[in-house]
Amino acid sequence: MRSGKGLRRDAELNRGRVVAAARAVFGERGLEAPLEDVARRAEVNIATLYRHFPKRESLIEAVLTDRLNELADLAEQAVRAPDPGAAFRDFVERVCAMQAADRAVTEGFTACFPNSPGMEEPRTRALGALDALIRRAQQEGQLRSDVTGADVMLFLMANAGVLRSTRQSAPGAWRRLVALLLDACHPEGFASALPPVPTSEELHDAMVATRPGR
Amino acid sequence: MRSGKGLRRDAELNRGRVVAAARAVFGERGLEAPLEDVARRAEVNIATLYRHFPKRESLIEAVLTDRLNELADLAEQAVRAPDPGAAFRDFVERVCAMQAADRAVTEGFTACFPNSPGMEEPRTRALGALDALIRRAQQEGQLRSDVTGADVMLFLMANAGVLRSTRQSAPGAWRRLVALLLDACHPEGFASALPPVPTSEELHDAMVATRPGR
DNA sequence: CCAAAAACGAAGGGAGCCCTGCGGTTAAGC
DNA sequence: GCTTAACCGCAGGGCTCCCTTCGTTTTTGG
Repeated sequence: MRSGKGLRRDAELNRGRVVAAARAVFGERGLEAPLEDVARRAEVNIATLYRHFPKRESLIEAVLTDRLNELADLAEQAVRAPDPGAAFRDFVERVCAMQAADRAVTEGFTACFPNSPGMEEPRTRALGALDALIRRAQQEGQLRSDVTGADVMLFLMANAGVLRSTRQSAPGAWRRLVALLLDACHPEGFASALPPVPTSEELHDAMVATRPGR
Repeated sequence: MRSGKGLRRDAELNRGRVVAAARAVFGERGLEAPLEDVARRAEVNIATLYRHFPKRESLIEAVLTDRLNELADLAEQAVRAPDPGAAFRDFVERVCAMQAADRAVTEGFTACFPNSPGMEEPRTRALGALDALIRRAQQEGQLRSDVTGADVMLFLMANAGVLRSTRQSAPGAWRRLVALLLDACHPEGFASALPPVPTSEELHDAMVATRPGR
């Protein structure tokens, strides 16, 4: 059952078909889409799907790890970029664009799957890089000083809410929200005293609570 | 079956119990909570519930019309307030607080129930007052000039997204989002060129799409 | 070539929620 | 008081999706 080796050629092939189908179905209809549809799309029997992924979560995990690694790579590139302020804004925009393009990402980036090392690793990598990026941008006076990584998580949750409503009918609406949020992060902008940011424990619990099936 | 008259005394009473129970249950667990729980909470048989509200939507409607009228009243008060800029910010904050206090409101304010005159009336009343409020605040230079009523709808959708994730674990997180959004609306703030706001048709479709049960 | 592994098709049990129907009981209202 | 509306309890059919099982057939890899 390992994803690496020890799998027969056709088994490995079918596993790939299932993951690809899940990527498509979850992307279009969300992480709660019926697994029968995934199996049908993969042209594979439902029993085969369950043989490879006994739990829905394991399939979600297989779909999302790639995306989360993309995200982490994006964050690490941003840290190394010459203009940290622009890199921060560009990063936020890109991640939100990933959410807009894929329902699985929308629901997955703000959700948390405990006991899943394959997802925790890129997640902490991304959060670490994000913190560094924010620190750099703030040191150079290009980012409002009271913004933290947790705020970016709030942005993703907010964007998820807008996308939930507007994805079909107003596919560009999220851009407007993100532009406003980034304006609020501008160091030269009007800045009121902000209410406290959630603690990392609170944020972790929030992400757990956002997991599909509540 | 009219809510006004022609109902026997005990029938009227039971109807009230059901609505009160639905307000509580939907408020705690969302608009998709099992109707059996509503009936149990009302200490009423499930059949009685269905006799009064043959469709789930009709019960939701009964619960939400009050809240929507509150919202519309709030908006109309804000229009008459002396300081339109402060009134605008206060209005947004209050509406978002209503969302934070009640899951039914969270889901209902960004959803749309077609063919429901009891809800369309306060909704259009609120939107009309909101537009007037925004115009006044902008005329007095207290609100960024490119903000529209549709942006406030986006705020509500965004807030709904944050609340979905953080309601239990970080109950104050929404305040931070709203503060940032309001900073972005400040006329003295940094203001980039914004992507286009969704049209009112798009927004209507978005709200229809947000209706429970997709 | 052949044993083992995997996939197949189909069926079925279970859970949760929807909504309806029926016979019997309570209580309102004239 | 008597008619009748409304309520009650409860059973049950339907839907969707979950996940499992079983006997059979295909494919692989040595």
